[in-house]
Amino acid sequence: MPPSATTSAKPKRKPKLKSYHHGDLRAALIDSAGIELELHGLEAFSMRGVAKRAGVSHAAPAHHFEDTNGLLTALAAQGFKDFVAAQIKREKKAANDPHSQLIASGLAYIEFAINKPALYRLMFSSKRPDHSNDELLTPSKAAFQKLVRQTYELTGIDPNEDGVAMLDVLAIWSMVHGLADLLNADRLKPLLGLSKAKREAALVHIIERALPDTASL
Amino acid sequence: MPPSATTSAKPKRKPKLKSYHHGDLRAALIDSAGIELELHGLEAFSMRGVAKRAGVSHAAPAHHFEDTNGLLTALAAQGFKDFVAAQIKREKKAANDPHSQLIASGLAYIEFAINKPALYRLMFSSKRPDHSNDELLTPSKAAFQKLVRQTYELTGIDPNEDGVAMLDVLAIWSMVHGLADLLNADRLKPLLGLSKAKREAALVHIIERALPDTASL
DNA sequence: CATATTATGTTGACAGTGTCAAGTTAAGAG
DNA sequence: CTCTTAACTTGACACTGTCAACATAATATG
Repeated sequence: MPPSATTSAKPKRKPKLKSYHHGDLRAALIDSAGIELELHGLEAFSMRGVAKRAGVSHAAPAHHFEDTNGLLTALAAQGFKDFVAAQIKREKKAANDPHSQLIASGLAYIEFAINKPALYRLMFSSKRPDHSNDELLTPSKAAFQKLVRQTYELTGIDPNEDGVAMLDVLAIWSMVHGLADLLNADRLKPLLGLSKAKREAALVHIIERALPDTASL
Repeated sequence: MPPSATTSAKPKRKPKLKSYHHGDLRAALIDSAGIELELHGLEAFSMRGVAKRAGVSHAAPAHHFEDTNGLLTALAAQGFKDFVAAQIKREKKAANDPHSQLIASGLAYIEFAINKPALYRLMFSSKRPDHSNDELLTPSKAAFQKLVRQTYELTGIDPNEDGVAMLDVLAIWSMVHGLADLLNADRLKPLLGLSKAKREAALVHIIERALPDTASL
């Protein structure tokens, strides 16, 4: 099953055969919004376009989302769940030591920024989603706490308890995020020219600079 | 003189006293656009709002900019000039060794992202400006080459000639940009709580992780 | 200086947007 | 089976960017 399957557990939406009520329009709108977003970009995103794609009238979404930004909030929330899922998927392919797991997590972060550029921008660089909304805040905090946990496993110090250890977290996050963001914005020409394998090899070297010194362990 | 003085050298624009022709509307529009941008944010930016602020009709700007994104392109270009100016200003207050100069440059980068949040986002995270336009490309490339030069001075190897040395540049840029971007997005709560002095002390430690090993020098 | 040209401004129109109000349909409660 | 209400449609409004048509004044030209 693809990660973005917003489909609810109850199979209520087979009857696509023209009925006044949709069945699960909310999920269908989020799906359509994801397609519209990657297709036309964040700047050209429109609620009416999403409604048209979902095959409903322009005002139908109002019954499921407060406004356009409300839909984008839900979409970003789903994005963070997919984001963490992609990280976990990539970690499984890596060696099982904390260092390798952290690197895998970082590479997945960067891969996400490249593969889903518009969604990434919505999640990390847009003010349109309501980042204080619980529906979004929960999965985004979960993504951050995942990094905290992985750093903890690497250093043996809990960053949530130790301010200096938290600086390790911020350093790793900033480095990975910086790489992801600049690649997303097409600004790292020297790296984008390389093959994926060579690019990731270079990325690993750079990310490792941000990792705390574990020689003493 | 404040950095953002878009005023042309020739003092053509004193006659604000209601004349059909403005004198230097192009510069006035860029100034107004900068104010509108920081006031209402990038998402709510509107050409008509800028025109109203400049005291002209809604269609007047069309004679000076191809479209709204054209105005944003010019604004971003001016932003990059101010950006480099802010870096230079901060470097002058720092010690004159390559390491200190690079740190000062990085802290100015981060300060800019915090002090001019909307302009920063326009320059680094928006697709509305035409980043391939020469008017914008020239100052943005200049900002990058400044970093290249400063890294060169630190390591003694020209990154434009040596691929490995270029990785140093990318690492430093990514780390500083990551910090700036996350602070801009209000995502580094542990750092934003601190006083400016304490915050910058922590930032220096983090940035230094990205710097190449110069112990061998 | 007088006139023609052109740059720079205005107004009005159009399609597209988000959002609201009012009406329609059908699902589910009683 | 009827009634309430959630889900959807249509139509309207204010706002946006952009275009076309027109007005004005700065400047080039005879």
